[in-house]
Amino acid sequence: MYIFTNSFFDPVKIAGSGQAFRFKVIDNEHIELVAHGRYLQIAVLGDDRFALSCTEEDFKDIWEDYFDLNRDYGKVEASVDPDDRYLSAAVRYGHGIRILRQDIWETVISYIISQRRSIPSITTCVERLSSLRGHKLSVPALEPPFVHASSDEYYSFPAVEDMAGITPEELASIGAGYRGAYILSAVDDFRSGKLTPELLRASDDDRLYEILTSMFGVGKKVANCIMLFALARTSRFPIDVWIDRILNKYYGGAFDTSRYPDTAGIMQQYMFYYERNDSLHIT
DNA sequence: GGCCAGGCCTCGC
DNA sequence: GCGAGGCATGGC
Repeated sequence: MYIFTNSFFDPVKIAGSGQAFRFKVIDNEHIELVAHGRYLQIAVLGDDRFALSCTEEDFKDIWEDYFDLNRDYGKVEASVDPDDRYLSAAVRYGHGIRILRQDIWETVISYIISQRRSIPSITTCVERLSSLRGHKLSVPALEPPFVHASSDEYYSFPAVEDMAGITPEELASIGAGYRGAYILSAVDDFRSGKLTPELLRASDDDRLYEILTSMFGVGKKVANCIMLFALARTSRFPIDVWIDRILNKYYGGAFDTSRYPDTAGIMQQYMFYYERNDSLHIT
């Protein structure tokens, strides 16, 4: 177990923010997830303290970076234009959301799957792919402050090599639909070495965007999501149907990202979360 | 059962 | 360069 304190960390909100598809809220104090080939449970202890079901070594090696814990979100919140009423409300509502630094390959495939589907449906498809081609994970013995894992079987997201030889029939069986061909093409891109996580990581924003959008089945929205949610390119501002609605409702059709040259993507995530979880339910 | 979902590709202009 | 049509399937 590893315990840390942070007043800008809300794992329930992160789980509900739609940027990752393998989080599960067990109850308001316990959140579990699978990432980087591991099962992790988070226990909310109160007073901004959190326990993770991992060693201090894994925290330093994996989770500290994954949860973007070295970024100052207080500074991000303080930079919001006070005259921007909508964004100000969104940031208050979404306080505690952070932009994850997810695995590149997993994010590429997950966001290819995500296009033109609802988040619950994406989750189902990603889970099926993981059970089909991932590896069974060991779940650590969990004692208080943790609770029982909600399932008895967890599978890692399949690595590039795990996807070798995957067939259209398998992709149909997980419900990938017409995105199956896109996944096959992505597997080929990465298996052949044409694309590698290292190449993507080393590319500047413009080059990276160009590489990603040249992939079959990856357009501007998915490319921006990959850049934001896997590569911490926080200037990127993905526009999906939800953000598009927000821009039309509150910003006359377009959001001026130039005010947030380094953090527009974080603002985007606050807006997305606010609109999906609050505004529509009230109106 | 109908409708919409964290879009993208292809085609026609 | 740009708009329209088509697309597999799941969840509500």
